Amino acid sequence: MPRKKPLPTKERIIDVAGDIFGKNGFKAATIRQIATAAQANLAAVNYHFRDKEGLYRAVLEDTFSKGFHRFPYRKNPEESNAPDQQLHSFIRAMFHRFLNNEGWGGISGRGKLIAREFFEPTPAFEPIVDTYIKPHKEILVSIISDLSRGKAGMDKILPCAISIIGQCVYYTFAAPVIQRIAKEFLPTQENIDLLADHVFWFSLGGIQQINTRPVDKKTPIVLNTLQEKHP
Amino acid sequence: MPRKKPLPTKERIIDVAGDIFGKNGFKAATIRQIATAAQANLAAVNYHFRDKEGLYRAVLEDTFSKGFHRFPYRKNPEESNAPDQQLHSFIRAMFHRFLNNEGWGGISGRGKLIAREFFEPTPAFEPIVDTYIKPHKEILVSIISDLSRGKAGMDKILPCAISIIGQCVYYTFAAPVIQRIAKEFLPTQENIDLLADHVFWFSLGGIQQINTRPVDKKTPIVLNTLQEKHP
Amino acid sequence: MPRKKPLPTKERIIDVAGDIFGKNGFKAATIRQIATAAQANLAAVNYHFRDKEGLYRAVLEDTFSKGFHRFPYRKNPEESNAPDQQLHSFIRAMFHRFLNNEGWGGISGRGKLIAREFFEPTPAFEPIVDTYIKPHKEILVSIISDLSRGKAGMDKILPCAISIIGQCVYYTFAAPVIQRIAKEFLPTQENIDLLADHVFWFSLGGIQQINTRPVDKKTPIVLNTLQEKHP
Amino acid sequence: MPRKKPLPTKERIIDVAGDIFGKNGFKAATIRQIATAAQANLAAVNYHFRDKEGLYRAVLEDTFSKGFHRFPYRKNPEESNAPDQQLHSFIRAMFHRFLNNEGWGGISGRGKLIAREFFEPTPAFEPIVDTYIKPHKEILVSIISDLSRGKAGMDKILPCAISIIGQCVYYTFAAPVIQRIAKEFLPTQENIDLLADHVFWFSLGGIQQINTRPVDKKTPIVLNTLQEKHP
DNA sequence: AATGAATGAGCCTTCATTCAT
DNA sequence: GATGAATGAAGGCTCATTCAT
Repeated sequence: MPRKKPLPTKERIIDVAGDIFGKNGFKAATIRQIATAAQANLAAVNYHFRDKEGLYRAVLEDTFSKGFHRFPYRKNPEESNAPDQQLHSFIRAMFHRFLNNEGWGGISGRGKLIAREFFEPTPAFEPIVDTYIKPHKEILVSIISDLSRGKAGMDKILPCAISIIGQCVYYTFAAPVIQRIAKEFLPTQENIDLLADHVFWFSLGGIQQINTRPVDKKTPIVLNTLQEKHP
Repeated sequence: MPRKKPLPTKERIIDVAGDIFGKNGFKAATIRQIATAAQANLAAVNYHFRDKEGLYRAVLEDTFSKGFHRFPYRKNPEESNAPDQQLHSFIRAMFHRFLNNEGWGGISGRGKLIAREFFEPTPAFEPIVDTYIKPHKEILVSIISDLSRGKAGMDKILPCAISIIGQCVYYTFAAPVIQRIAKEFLPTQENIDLLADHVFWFSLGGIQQINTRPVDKKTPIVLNTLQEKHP
Repeated sequence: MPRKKPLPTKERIIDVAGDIFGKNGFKAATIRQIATAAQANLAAVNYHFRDKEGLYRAVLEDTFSKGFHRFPYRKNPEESNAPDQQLHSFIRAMFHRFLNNEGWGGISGRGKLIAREFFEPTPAFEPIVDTYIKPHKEILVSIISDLSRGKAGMDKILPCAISIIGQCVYYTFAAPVIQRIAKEFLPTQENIDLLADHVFWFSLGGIQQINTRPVDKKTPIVLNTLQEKHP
Repeated sequence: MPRKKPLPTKERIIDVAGDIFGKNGFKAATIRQIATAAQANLAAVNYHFRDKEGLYRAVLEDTFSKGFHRFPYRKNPEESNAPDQQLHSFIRAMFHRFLNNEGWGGISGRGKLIAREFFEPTPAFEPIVDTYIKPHKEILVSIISDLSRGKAGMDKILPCAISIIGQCVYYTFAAPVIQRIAKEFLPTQENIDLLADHVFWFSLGGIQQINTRPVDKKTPIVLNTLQEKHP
């Protein structure tokens, strides 16, 4: 049964804009490029989204919305709630959200869009933080807390959370560097689960270490290599 | 005592270009902006560097050169060579390279320059990889190998290296996100060493976990939350 | 008693278009602006008036039609036909037509529409000239002729007519300048009759002077300030 | 002796921009049109004047500056200071400033530029008012005062000044209307002095009338033609 | 070594208009 | 009678680059 009508112009534009904004960044991407790729008129962008920025906002929202909708993390009530299992699920879902490219570009498309927002957010990112990022973080925090049997304070939990997310993000978004120095660990559809496993175990060890390290024991290491050299 | 003479035009341009390319990216940064900030003529950039891209190359080389020169990692012959100490040194040096901003902008200047190259490298990055990144990676690899008493293969060492670098990079470059969700762990001059400590301990635990994990034990966890939803 | 129904779309558009064309001129006014202000669909203008220009034509006709209908000049049969009285009436009616803003914007609405047509007429103005301007001029000519007891030729009458109309027009349309250099004589609802009086007396004196000046007496004044300076 | 080099780009642009802004108004004029006519590159406008608006400002200043410089009004010390002579000079200079088109367009060029500013001033006009218009007005005020032997107050002088300027302005700028209803009085190089003479005599009569009219005598005329008709 | 003037390419946006419904 | 979607044309502006001096 054939598809009756192609996607309407508006959605077609969002679709290709995701890739193009992702690959080139907001500034370098041109709406000409986008309109052409979407087989739409140049002015259609302004008609539907008012602005290049309006389009960008729509793309960003669409990206997160679809990403979290298709790869949600939710405690599975039918299975064991063991926190390590939850952590594993969480990490794996994150990898899949970043890398899976069914229809929308993965690492070389909308993924980079997200990366960019992470380290130089545009105004369009603000609502995304509230709607998607913060709740997501809370889940991770509660998992780590569980893993620590409730004994760890935020001073330990939050850095762990950052370490975990950092690995996921780096694995997926620093692909160009990884390719150059350790190309066998480039995230691909095939090894994505292996990588997620690695991050899971590595982080599990990390969390345990952080929780067992004696609080008062100051690092005794002398770091005289850090004596800054003066020019 | 002679009057310290101002930097010559060429260096002045490199200097401000570092910040501006960093803050805005290659495309969005404009030669006018740079020339104005450097109090140089608009045509001076093309005169000295032939190209906008030529300037960018110069800036990138300058950034890495100065970064590694001022915060080198070198085994300290006067102290214990214990590999955990070395790892600590390595991580700390990395943090300082990224964040220290004496003269060149730290997180909000040349730092972002590096981040960008990590996940969308320009042609100018290629020589940097060979000159700086690869040797740097080798050091880390050898430290991790030592930590594993030589028993770990590259299949374990490399992912660990990536996990470690990922944390460092994320901590420093995802600052905008961290500020929004865990602002007390924003890297600053004051807590930079604490953060480095955290990453050190977390990674130490991670490496140990990876090394002790039974190779054949497949993750038994059922991840049915990953059943992708179809639209 | 039935609810007064709102003006139909077509008239609503003409209404607001008068103001908008007046304030901004034909080119600068946009159909979007007009349609929005009239709470009509963007395409409605083209639907009802075919063209932006078609709408403009309709607006212009409407403006003059309403203006002359509401403030006609007609010899009043019940009163003295003294030509000075007629001149006074004529001038006063003109002021009122230009300035009165019951419903259609006065000086800052359709008034400026007329001003613009005076010094850069559009094709739409041509029929207006025949229908409204020329008959209006004839009335003034006949009044001036009467004031001269029929002794003045067109060579004297027409310039006087222009002088009179010029004053009225200038008073009303050069308001922005008047406000800056003599703001107490800005035409307002309150002093409009005083201004009309002034123009009346000034013009009366002017006409008399023109009629008494010896025809052959050439101005004897030496105007050496007019020796043009060369750059 | 041949002219060595053609006008530099910047001046060429100002030159043609005067005509084009005049003919079409700020909005409708395009910098493409201007650049083409000036045989300059499109970007030259932005280079030299930053903005379309910057160019407009330059044109306006240039217009007034040249106008007043070439046709100054200055009491001629060598001749009689009779105020009526002064008035004549003043009026004639004004006509020439508006109409003379040696090199810069007269009635159909920069003249309309001025007219437009009179009844819908742009921000660029503000400094012009202070620098040129106000001093110019003061001269006229003092002439009228002299004509009244110092007995007239501002309440009489200012309206007279407006009446005089109004005639001059209207004569020159309402040319399109004049052509349609009294084409023999279209201002041209040939009859410009005759028209100035007319305005002079008409205004002289007007001023005298205003000064002799009994202050308390209210106009007795019944203006029942002004009973507004209701729609 | 350095600069002011000028240029050509390209980008975002706006606008009047049309078309299918 | 009226509308939402879409379009082609054109406009202002920015930018990297070049060239004569």
